[in-house]
Amino acid sequence: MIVAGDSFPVGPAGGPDLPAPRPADLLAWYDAHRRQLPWRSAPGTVADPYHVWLSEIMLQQTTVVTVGPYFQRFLARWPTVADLAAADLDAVLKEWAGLGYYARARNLHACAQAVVARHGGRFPADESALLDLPGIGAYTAAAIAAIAFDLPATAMDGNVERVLSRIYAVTDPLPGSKPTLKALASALVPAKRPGDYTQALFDLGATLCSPRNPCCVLCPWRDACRGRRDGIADLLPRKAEKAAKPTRRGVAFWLTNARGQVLLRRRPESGLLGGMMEVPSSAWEPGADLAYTRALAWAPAAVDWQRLPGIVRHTFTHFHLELTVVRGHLVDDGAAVDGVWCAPADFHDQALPTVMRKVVTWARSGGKD
DNA sequence: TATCCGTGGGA
DNA sequence: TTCCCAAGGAT
Repeated sequence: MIVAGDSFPVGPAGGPDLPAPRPADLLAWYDAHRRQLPWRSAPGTVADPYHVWLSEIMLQQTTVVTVGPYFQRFLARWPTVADLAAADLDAVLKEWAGLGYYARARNLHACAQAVVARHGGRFPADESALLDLPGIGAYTAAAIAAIAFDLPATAMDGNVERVLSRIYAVTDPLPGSKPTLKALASALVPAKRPGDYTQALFDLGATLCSPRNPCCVLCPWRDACRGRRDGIADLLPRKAEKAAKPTRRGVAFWLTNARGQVLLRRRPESGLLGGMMEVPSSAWEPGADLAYTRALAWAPAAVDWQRLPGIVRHTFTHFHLELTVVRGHLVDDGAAVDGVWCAPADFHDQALPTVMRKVVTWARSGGKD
């Protein structure tokens, strides 16, 4: 048993000694307040590993509310992992469009194929075997092992890190405190109902032990919480400072042909928005605006480009993007261009990420809000 | 270890 | 407006 104040960097023992948090108390709270989510099975039953895996991939850095409709659509279209493995990658990317972190979609498809090829279409009930699959890291392997197979794995996600850092008043900032939190979390995983216990931690972090304004008075672990005792629960976990986001700028080329179609292009398989479709654009460079003559060198065709007023803004994880949109028309649509012609009415069926949907909206409006 | 990789909602 | 954050993984 690991004890707060022993060998871990924890807050000051500024009060009465507290009892250890008891998994049974958390499980009792879970049984009374369990959230019904689309990927969860009925109480007392173990969920379908395919459903668990699909939901866990979608839920990486993504909210429950956002994932819900995507999860339902994927399951309706591909009811089994074998169905998903047999799908075209582009169909998967189209269904994933708008959800972000598009490498997840490529790895999802690769993982489905690996499950079929290596494991006969059944997810392995083994944490290390799960870890070997594409798109499954330490967290997801443990989460699947616990939730789908009821194994005593330690799934460390943002919720668990927050709950544990408060319970034990871990004041060292993330990510440096991750090993400490992992050790504390592992020591708590119960032999009985580890899957429900894991989901209970998620629910606790999502509802009561939330990032802001935690509701400590309703918490099943309130009497064991060092962070609450020390009055610092809402300040934890501490996090290392993040770098400021730079701004990058570029030009997007809205090219139409005589049939009213628009030129789209597939982005490279790796990197930002990998494998997704785009309105052809220049490089996105930091600093000052790309000189217009330089931007024209990126144009997909030599036509008379007209700059639209205003600008399309979008923020990614690590930079702001400002895109100038220019429009051009290709009279000779027999000319060779790099990309595919697509009617605007068919855009909904394209693997267009959100930033490109913004460009589409802006170009079609002529640069008006 | 640090960086790259999306998006939408809330404070 | 700006910042933060959400069931992280790959390199």
